[in-house]
Amino acid sequence: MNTENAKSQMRKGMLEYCILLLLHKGPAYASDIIQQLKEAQLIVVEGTLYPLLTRLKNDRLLRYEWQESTQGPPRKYYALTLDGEEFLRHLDSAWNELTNTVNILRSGSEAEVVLT
Amino acid sequence: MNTENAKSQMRKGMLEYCILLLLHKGPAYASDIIQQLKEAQLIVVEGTLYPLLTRLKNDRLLRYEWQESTQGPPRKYYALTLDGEEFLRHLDSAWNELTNTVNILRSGSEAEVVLT
DNA sequence: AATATATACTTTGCAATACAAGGTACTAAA
DNA sequence: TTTAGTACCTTGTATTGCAAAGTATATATT
Repeated sequence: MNTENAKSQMRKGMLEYCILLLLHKGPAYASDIIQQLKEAQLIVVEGTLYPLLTRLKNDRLLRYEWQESTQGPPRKYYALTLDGEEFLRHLDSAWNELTNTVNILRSGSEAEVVLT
Repeated sequence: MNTENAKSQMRKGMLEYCILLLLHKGPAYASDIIQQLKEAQLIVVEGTLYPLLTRLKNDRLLRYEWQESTQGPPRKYYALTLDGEEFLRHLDSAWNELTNTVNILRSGSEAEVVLT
């Protein structure tokens, strides 16, 4: 067991949340997203991102629009739908619960509810 | 896509960390662990826990000792090995990075490094 | 002794998903 | 026409959470 694998496992499921968080701030296309996640210290590759975006689109949490690029082929700009915004709020709750759980286990005693 | 599935995915990978955190405080056997995680608001079932404990043991992060019970069959008490303690510190870092990433994406701008 | 109940540990099969690796398509410059 | 750059997509694999069913041990009841 190596640390990289463990970190990768830890990111599972978080990715979806992070992408919705990111798109909550505004539309973006795949390379945008990868770049912005990298700046937030989350490394994602194309093979991970594209299927995930497609899945979220099929679930009606995201939609996209083609937009011309001044340089290169057109881009798919993804944005949250209303369902996506609502779903994001659920994930916010789930994240809060998870951090709360870890805090309980770390401290060994009391719960600290993090509100943001 | 339902919220339960998303939450389940989010917990993936975190489980390992939570179990190591829990065992860091002292040995426990499976039903113990399930109970303590439930108190920390993390629902885990046997079919998830047993294979995970076995894997962690095979990776030399955990060891166990049989102990008699006053009521029922003997129990496998699991505890962290030295490797397990070291690995836990790596997961602490990974967790800190992840919360940092989410905080960056949530706030939209600045990083807040959480030290515990 | 035989049966029932509670407790604890284990295994099998399935579904979800991160990732590596390779592929397709479009644009513009050499 | 070729090359380089950008963007999007697909296939195959490994990992792992979970439901469900199974095995084993100890104690109480009949």
